[in-house]
Amino acid sequence: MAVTIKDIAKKAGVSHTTVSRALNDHPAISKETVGRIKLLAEELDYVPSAAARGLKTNRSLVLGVIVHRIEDPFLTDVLRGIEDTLNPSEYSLFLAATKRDPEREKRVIQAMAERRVDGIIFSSLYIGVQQLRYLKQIDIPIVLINNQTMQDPDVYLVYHQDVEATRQLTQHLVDLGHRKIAYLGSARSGRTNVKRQQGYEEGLEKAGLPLCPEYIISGTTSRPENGINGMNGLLALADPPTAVICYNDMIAIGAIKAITQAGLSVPHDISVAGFDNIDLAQYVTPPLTTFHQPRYQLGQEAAKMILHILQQDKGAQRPDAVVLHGELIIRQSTVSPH
Amino acid sequence: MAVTIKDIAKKAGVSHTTVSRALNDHPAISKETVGRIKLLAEELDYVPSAAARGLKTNRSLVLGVIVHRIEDPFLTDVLRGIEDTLNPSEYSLFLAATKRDPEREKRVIQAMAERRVDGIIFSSLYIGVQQLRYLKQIDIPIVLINNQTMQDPDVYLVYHQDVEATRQLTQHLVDLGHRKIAYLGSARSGRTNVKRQQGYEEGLEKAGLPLCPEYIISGTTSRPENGINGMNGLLALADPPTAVICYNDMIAIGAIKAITQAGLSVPHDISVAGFDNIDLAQYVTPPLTTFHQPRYQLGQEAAKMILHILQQDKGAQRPDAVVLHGELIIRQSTVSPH
DNA sequence: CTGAAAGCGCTAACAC
DNA sequence: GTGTTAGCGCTTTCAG
Repeated sequence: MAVTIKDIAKKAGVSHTTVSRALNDHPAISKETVGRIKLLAEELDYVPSAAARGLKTNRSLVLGVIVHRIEDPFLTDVLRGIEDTLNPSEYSLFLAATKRDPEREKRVIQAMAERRVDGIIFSSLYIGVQQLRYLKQIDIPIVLINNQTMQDPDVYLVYHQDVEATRQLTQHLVDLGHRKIAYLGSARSGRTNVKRQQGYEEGLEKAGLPLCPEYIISGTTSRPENGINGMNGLLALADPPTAVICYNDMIAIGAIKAITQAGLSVPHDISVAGFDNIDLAQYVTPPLTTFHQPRYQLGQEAAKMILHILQQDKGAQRPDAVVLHGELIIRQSTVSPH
Repeated sequence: MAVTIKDIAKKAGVSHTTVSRALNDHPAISKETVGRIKLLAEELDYVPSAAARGLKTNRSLVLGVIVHRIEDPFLTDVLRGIEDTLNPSEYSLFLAATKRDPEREKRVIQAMAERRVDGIIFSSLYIGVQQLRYLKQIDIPIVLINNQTMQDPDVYLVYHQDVEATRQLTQHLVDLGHRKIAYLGSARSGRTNVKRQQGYEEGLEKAGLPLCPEYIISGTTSRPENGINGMNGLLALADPPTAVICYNDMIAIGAIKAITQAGLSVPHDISVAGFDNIDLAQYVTPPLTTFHQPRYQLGQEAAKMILHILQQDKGAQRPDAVVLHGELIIRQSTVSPH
């Protein structure tokens, strides 16, 4: 068994209450006693029990992070932002993935509830309505990352302004002289895909270009295979586009592959733009023009938000949404059409 | 306040003990009572307190996962393997990153200790000796992933057979007809780098090729920049190699970039091989020959191992190491020299 | 400045 | 089958 404050108390010849207070720097304990106790605790390798403390204080000092897929490259940086923000604080981080599996989602939320996490960060496009209701009734702050589905007063939002982003991407291609611009979407990405497509459409409209339904292809997933398939569809058109905006970089990479396999070249024959600016976007050939979503900051802001809420009094006024703006990254995959 | 077993007991007209037993399917409680209690618990939205249970049972049902950098692409899959294995079990997962920062490492381990995690999976090349000693004294199972540094009876190991892997890679290049094969390493990657280089050297030896010190370059990091720098060094040699084996795929991608920038082509002028088979290895141009490290399985095995240990009696005999073997993936970045 | 006592929510002897 | 009692390790009134 681990050493407890009682053990320390015995050795120090004081009550365990005093030990508790000393270790927590209670102002009413003499400097001398505090020093003595702390030294003793150190010597005995005392490690406080979070369980016991939590039971008493009703705070676990744990934050739950629920994601859809751990392998999502987007998530890596979000997670890093969260972890970096939490690490210096006294909070630890529970991680769990739902995989769009309701069974699993339920289990995960149940576990978080049992562990009495002090807050939850949700970075998953999909969240079951009943699960959210269940979560809400626990009465802990919930922050949703890049999920504007919920217009709920009890839920805090941190998200990136996607509409504006694809508008800028479209503008960029228009500025280069492109007139035939396609959009390669991802049907399973829900709201996010809708927003990006919306930005694309707004961009075309703003440039006075017609919206051509043939140029909008929505594959199912957001993986490279989808880019390959979608791009092949576009290449088969009587009048193929000269530029393509993809839902994300993975799809863009697939698109480039398809174009190359068709004996054409990027960007010479067709310009390709991605979205997300994943690590490798700069290393593919040609380096990818894309939109940098501030992933790290998204995680950071979400974590900061929760920490603020937890440190504030319940009633305090808080912004219930943080909107982040990314940055257009122009690389070699987009040039003027010839 | 959340509802407790006492609340349920009151409503049901039984003692709280009976409630506890009923919820845990204690054999001595009548079917009827169990059903009634469970129904009532459901209605009242009862959620057991892991803290209270843990305090009593001395098991937190939490596993700690400590990594070096969350953004390591290798880790993503390891983590997924761990999560997938843990998810169906009753265990939750604490995640923390150390970043090679002793201060942070200490804090992280401290947090894990306070939370009384039931076991720890360490996936970090580096681990401070004192921290490990500290960990060991807590007397919980510790599994190290891809870290053979510790020859310690109290520590369990799960790792990939890297030496054999680079030996195979070298063999592959030799089979293609290469005689001038270089190795682009990463000094900061410690033991792992040593193993991979060792396999390379053994491969050369086995093929009867001389070991040329000029062909072994160790950059500092394992990032693409390092590949660019290292490759530029090799290109500047009077007699540059015709093939390069890189410490990992990221470096290989950098190397390809450097070769391309020098006006040469991969694989026509120089063959390049990576290591790890990261997701994007197949999408870069040209698709990368590499060695697939079973990342997911590494995580899976580590988690399984810990779960087994925890379910076993303390004394039971357990294998203290699991060695996994990967697979050579031949793609277009390696061809015969011309 | 310090101690005694109570209790957080749960499980586990030990009774009956 | 079910209840009584104690206690896990800690914090927190309330006394002194």
